Amino acid sequence: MATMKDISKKANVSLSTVSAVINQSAYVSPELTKRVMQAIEELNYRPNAVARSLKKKSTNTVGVIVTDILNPFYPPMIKGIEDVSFNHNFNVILCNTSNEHKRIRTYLELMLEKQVDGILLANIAKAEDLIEIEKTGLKYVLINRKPPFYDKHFVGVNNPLTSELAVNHLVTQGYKRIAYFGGNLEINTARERKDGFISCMAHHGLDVDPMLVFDGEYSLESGYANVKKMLAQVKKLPEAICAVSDIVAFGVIKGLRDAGIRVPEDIAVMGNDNSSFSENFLVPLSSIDHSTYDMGKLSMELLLEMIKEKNEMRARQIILTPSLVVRESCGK
Amino acid sequence: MATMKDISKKANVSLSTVSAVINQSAYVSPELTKRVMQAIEELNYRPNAVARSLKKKSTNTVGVIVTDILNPFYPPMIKGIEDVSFNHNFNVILCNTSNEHKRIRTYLELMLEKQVDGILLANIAKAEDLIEIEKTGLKYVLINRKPPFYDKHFVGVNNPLTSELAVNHLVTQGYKRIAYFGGNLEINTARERKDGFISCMAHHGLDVDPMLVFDGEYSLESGYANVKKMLAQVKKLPEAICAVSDIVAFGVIKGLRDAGIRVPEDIAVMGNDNSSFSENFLVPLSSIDHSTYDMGKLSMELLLEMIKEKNEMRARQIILTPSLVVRESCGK
DNA sequence: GTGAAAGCGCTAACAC
DNA sequence: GTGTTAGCGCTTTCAC
Repeated sequence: MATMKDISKKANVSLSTVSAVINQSAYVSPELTKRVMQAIEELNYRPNAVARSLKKKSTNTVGVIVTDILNPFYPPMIKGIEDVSFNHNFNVILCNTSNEHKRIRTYLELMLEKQVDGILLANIAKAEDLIEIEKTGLKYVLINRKPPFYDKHFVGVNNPLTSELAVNHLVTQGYKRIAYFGGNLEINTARERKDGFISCMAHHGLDVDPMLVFDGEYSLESGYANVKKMLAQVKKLPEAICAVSDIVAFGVIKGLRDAGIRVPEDIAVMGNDNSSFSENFLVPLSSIDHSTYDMGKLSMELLLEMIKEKNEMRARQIILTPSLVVRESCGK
Repeated sequence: MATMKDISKKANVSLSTVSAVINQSAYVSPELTKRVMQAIEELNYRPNAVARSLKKKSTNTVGVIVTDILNPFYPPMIKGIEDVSFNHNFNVILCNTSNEHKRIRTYLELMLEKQVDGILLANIAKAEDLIEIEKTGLKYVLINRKPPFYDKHFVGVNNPLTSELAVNHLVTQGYKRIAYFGGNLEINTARERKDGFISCMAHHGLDVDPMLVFDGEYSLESGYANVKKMLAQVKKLPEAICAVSDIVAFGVIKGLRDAGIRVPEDIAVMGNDNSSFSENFLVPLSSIDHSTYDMGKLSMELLLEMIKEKNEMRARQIILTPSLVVRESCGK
């Protein structure tokens, strides 16, 4: 691989002249510029980003930490991140913890050693994780979930509003007796969506039967298991089920089907987060879109801004507005 | 950030001693080792991978180029790649071309500048792309698709066999009049699968009606459009449709449904590649699994081997054996 | 405007 | 065994 030194020799100019034409950081006479360009061409020179990074103390690289790339929630987000990275000549180091929580620490170490300019972290909700992140001293922005009392850089969706949109749709469709299948209340999104559900029901003057609200996990299995539970406990089925996320709705629908209950004819099911699977799910799922691509895009743009700004930036929280996507799972 | 120099001062030893204990590259007395370790601890020292890379001319980083991370084909592959990277202290730079073919050139440049130790490229089938890749001089392995006459490092699936498994299943189910909905014949996988289909049909002594074989693209739209075409042209419908890929099968099923034709009651539909969407598709799709995770895993392992080996390695082509996954779309 | 030289943080000879 | 030193390829003062 040719180096700048080779170029300077070949073009018969000094190193700094070569640097100046490559980085356009100073005026160089057309004559010399031409000679340098030619040498670069002839020797097929490429700048060595590693050497440059060492000198400049910046790598034009960011780390992206996600919990499970198999989760359809992530690809659009990653695409958003990658698209803006590409446009700014940044690269993305992908860190997939595969749901092995300990991996996160190792990744943070690696990112530190690799001198990334910043990191993006999706779905970090534990206070202890935040502490680790803060310890690195790296610039970072959290995406989607956040730990309690977190008030720094963040991009997420208006969670209470997602539930509101869901309930409104259900109510518009004429359903009154509505069940709620929630997530793990240690996670802010699950809390906020549940609260949103309850207060929106109240707003419509609708009762929420405590026998019809379930907490759980963000998983198909959780939705499935809670359906079984409901079927066993409740004599009078609800008219509709509002799920905390699409994947939970998937479990709900599968559980219902296995029990011979039709969706939407017997019970309507509403998702939340509009995953890419939903359009063509067993029964096409009505859901709430979270603009996950934009979440990725905006978080990367924010991080880029923070990187450019050498001083600490005033914390910014970007909350996206969700929107309703009507398909078939709620009837009509 | 503390540097080795800081450590050497604090511990009152020389730089090389510090280096020796960090890299365990030479014997250091317990006494000094302890002092160094302590200094590292106290100063919260982390090695600077950029500086190390500059010196060692290796970055422990690989680039992964894919065409569209939204395509459900990729996440398992990427996960496989990432898992073995993680276990070998390598990082993955994710390059998503978003189907903008020109991006690939830019990414190759970037990978070169960033001095990655190697690259993994999925679904490269054009000879011109291969030329660009070769020009970089980087170590690389191709995944899944390959250009004509390519005989270097490669990991893929036994494509003719995927069709064979599909046809065998269909025949076992009692279907005789079988249509084929293929892909773009410029791509080796589409060619090989089509050939596999035809020869397996022959092997069963079954006619393939030329009116019932369609070429197309690897897309839902293509499957959908070809169904319309078939419906318009053919008086007697086939008993089963064998699709070149799951996504094409999706289009086929949607087209059939829109025409009021039931799957599998009226026509059976067979997929190929077992994407993560298939299990819960409108009608759960029988398909052929390609072990995409293993494709990622093995390609990264191969690349790692190539990186370790300084000499050119004898080219290796790893061809995975597909397997049948029976769900509901082919009846019974 | 151009060039010489110092140094980013690390590794690896090579002395001692 | 331990320390000194010369770079890796680049950027960036600072003279001229």
